[in-house]
Amino acid sequence: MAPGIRSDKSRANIFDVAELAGVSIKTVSRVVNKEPNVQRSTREKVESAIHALAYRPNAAARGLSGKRSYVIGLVYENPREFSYMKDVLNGALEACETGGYSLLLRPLKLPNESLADDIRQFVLQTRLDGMVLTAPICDYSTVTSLLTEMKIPCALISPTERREDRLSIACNDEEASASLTQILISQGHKSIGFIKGHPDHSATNNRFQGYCRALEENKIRFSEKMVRQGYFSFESGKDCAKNLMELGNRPSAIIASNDDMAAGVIFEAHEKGLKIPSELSVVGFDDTPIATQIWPPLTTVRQPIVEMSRTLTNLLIVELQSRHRQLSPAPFSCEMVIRSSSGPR
Amino acid sequence: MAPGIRSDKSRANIFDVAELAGVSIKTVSRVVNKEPNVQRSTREKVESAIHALAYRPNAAARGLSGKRSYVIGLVYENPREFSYMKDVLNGALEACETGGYSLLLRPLKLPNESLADDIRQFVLQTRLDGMVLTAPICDYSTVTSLLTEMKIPCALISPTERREDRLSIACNDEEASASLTQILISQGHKSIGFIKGHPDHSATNNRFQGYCRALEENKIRFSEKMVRQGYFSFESGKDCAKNLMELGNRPSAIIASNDDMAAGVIFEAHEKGLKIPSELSVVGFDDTPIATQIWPPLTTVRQPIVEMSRTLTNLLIVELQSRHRQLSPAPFSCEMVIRSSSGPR
DNA sequence: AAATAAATTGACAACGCTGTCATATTACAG
DNA sequence: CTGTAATATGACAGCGTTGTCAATTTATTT
Repeated sequence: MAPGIRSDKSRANIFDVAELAGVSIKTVSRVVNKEPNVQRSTREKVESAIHALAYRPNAAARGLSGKRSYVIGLVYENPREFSYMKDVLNGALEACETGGYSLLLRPLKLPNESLADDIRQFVLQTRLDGMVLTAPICDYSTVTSLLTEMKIPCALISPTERREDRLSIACNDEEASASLTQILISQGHKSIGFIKGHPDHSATNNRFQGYCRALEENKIRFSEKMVRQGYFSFESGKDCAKNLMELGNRPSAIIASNDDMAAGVIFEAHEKGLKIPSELSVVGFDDTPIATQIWPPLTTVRQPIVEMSRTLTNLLIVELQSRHRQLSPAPFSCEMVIRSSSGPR
Repeated sequence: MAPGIRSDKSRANIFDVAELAGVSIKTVSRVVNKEPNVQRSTREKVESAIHALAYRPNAAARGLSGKRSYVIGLVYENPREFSYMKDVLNGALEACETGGYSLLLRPLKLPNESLADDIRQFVLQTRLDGMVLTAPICDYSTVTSLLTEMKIPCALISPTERREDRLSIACNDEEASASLTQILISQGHKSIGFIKGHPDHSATNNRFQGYCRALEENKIRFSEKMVRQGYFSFESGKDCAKNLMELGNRPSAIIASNDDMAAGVIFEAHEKGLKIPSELSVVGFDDTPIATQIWPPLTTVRQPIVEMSRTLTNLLIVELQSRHRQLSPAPFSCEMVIRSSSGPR
């Protein structure tokens, strides 16, 4: 009657497998954990017993017995627009699935003065084996040094600086930004506005640097007036656009540091009755769903986020299992996605 | 050197607490689990010891020893547009956080012929205590009956039919849809197109029924020609809109069963050069971020999804802990959000 | 062929908690 | 007061794994 009472023997355990295979439970454990020093014939016997009984190790028992919990944490600042996080999440989930780990989520609100405590709680509560941190939290040294101190290996997605002693992943933001700027310049734009992202994110500076470099390479004078500080939100993009439009010499193109802000720029252009792209070119970053759902569809830059997240989480799992530090992969390449929000001047 | 080796005594266990409080570990266990039959004075001693040592029970040990794992699963069809799921996720996470449970995610691809097996694996693998199912998976009887058979209490978000013997939550979709339709009718629209959602979702039929009812109440003849089958995706909205526009007697307003499709309609209207709302009114459902990020901003209906999800998950947790069936709450009310994509004919 | 090293396997004790059952204490009725 | 029921607490045995260490078998060297 009462819910939640599991029927007794719904599932095979290690004893059943050992019995069927005619070996000790320890040997089964060795096979399950891919430990060395098991004879091929034994391994095969055990594997077929595992298969026959559809045996899956009990996570609680493993966690209790060994030092590992087979749980990884994913910490992020809970965003209004989830499309970036969705990709991060999917990549991490895929890697966990493959590697036999569970993923626990921890959305946070920032700013947050009890951040380190929250994270300590999170780690202790579930005995996390490792942690994936997204920007900008991966740059908070209170957090990273806490994790180092607690000996929790962590993996950082797009940190500001790459360090040998921590797993991290990034993409060539600066180069992508320079390419994007170059495209606009090649189309005849000379007066190009730039809307920065949230100052705590590494991508913000990288993308800005790429813009500056492209201007320089094309001998276009950089003007502070063409730059606005946004915060990655639609609203901030709209506000910055409004502000840029009011310039006497208004830009013929605007680069927003992400798609949400670019959508804000386009929204503002619609309000002002400006035609896109003939009167104003707009480009963004990230190729989130919104890029194809607004009109006109957005020229932007696609980062392989799912793949980056999967790769990074995978490396973290390898590091956890091998207990040997892994090397961080080289920056991933971005891809230009040219759509109709940008065009010749 | 090697990562992942936790320093030995980083954390107090139940013995430490028992020792400090001068009681047996069993008594500590009773206090932690809020069991009855502990003297007030004893309880207080134990509680202060718990506090002093910052003791948190070890989830693995609990799971191994007791029948509960303190883990809830959340199963969903992995959507392209995550904003709805983000709210579901946040609500469920909040409830889990409060109730001391962990939430494990299981995104699925549909259609999927190994669905039941996947879910069985998911349950067995982690010894789930309970499960939250979102539409349309919550309507698949292969899944729900499997869970019943496995004695895993489940909680359904927006199922087609409400059943006494399962926790579920819904909102008054039909009524909201009727109100929305009424608003358009009151503004003079007589020829109103309707784009249905994915046929497997309960919301699809409810919203359609509301539309029909409002027409009827206003003595407007229902025409099959004004109805198109969409699938909740931006693309499908665009396609249906294109199709509706080609009618000789094209509608002056279009109701899309969600915001993504409404965005598709607006996109298509832009392509065709139709002015919104003067030449075409467009309304959606859900009030997702896209509603305010396209131009013009979308008239839509807001469901309190975070709250619904939190409430439902909370009830599931109460049910798991008390082992007594809980009553499902009454349908939640939706809220009309009037923006500028709709207006008088 | 003996000696030594390496590979393979198993016995058994944790891991930290909860369930069961026994015991001690207190409350209450007769 | 005594007997009985209710309340409060503890002792102890698992739960299903992995870690440790010892035992056995096999390969390699001398």
